[in-house]
Amino acid sequence: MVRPIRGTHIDLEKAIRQTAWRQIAEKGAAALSLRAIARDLHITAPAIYNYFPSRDDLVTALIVEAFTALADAQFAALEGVAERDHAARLTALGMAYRRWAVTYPQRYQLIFGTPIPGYHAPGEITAPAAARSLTALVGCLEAARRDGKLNMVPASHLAESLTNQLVTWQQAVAAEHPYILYLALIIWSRVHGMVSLECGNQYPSFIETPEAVFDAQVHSLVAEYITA
Amino acid sequence: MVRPIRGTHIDLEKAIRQTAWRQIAEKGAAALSLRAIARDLHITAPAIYNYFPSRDDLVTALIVEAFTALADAQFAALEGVAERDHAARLTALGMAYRRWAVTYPQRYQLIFGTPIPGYHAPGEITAPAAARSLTALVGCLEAARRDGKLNMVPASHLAESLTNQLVTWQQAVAAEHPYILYLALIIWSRVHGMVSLECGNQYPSFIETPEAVFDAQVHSLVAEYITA
DNA sequence: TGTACATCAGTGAACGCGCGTTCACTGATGTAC
DNA sequence: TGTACATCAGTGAACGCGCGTTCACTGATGTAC
Repeated sequence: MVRPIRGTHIDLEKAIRQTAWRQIAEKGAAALSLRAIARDLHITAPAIYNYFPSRDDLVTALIVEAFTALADAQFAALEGVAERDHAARLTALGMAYRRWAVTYPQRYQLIFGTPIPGYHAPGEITAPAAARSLTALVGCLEAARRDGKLNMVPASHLAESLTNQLVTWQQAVAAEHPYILYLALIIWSRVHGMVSLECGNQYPSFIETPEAVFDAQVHSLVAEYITA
Repeated sequence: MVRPIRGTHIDLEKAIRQTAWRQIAEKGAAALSLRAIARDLHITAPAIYNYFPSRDDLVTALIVEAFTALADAQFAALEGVAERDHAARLTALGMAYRRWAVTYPQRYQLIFGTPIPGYHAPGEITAPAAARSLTALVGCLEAARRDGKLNMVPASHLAESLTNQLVTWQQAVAAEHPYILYLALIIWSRVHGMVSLECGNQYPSFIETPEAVFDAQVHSLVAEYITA
């Protein structure tokens, strides 16, 4: 259908990814199919092999793209927020996280939901992208701690084995403080819990505005960990 | 292969479900296939239609079964725990929830993860089963409140719109107190956040024992909401 | 400027596969006489 | 007790479908003379 034009290469590669996202949004990530993408683009399926060696490589590219977009949204959320207002920054991160997820629920489920059958992500490619999506949060917590505004978790709550793990890892990466990583994980987990329930339409029916629940919880979370 | 024997009906229906669970455990819920089940059972695929009118009906039965098993695990966790020891009861519920999920991660993802492509759950069948999986938690919170041991969330944290929703729903179902339902949702959300990250292998690599993180968070959660 | 040529993105046919579902059937079973 | 019969769980062939992937090809493009 579309006659080849020199220099189109890049554009069609982009079009393939865009169409893949549209189909993921409509049918879910597990239903992603090269032939369906080709159909939408009015090209034949083998043409896609000029851009992605296999279906799995396309999926990997999409996963990296999604992680990158989420990370970008996190960093963008901090723009314009006062550097020292750690409560506002943490709140902004939480809101931006949910905003991104509910805007692109299928992208969120692609990276954090049930894996696609038969697909195994190459960790060496996806892991760095995944890690970057949490660096904004870690940076925010580190800044708060430097300002003495971070409430540290009482060590009594933590099992000794966990504390040991954290200390070991802190030494390995020369992190500022072991609890920063632990806190980031805890906060991410709480945010993820609400967001994944909302994206999966798992909220009980009596909650009409999941956003209100989320906002309330983020406020309570920020109040718990950031000193006013 | 298997010659029909009168009275086998019930057994094969059970065998189909069991085989389905085994395959879900091995390949994931999205890869569930009637033909693969038949192959495993050494029967032909159309034989399954004597027990389930279609693939979707089988999936629905599995979802209900999973919710029921989770609910049963919740109630079983309370057995032997002192009725008035609300902190211990809440802790037991949290531990049992995670235990069930990590024991049957694919079942957990079937009911709380990304929906199967092309499958739409009939809410009138799955919703009651889903609701029952949370009733143990609600009962536990109500008992604590009756004993005056439940820390109520300061209303200042809650947006007015959310409070209105809760009050409306409380009147509709004659719940003891609107915040009970809200608290149950919040607690569930926090537990689900950690459990779904663990089941999806999403924990960062520096956490070697997700159980330790979970236990610490459950303790902190119980301490937050239950008065000693 | 005109022509011959190499490039290479996209084509179309074909491969083998697994899927859900339908249909007429078969043959062991339990039952009624 | 023996025989004819109705039941119905499971069979096997077939349907139409979509999938990922391969392969030899084509034909517009840009380039070199």
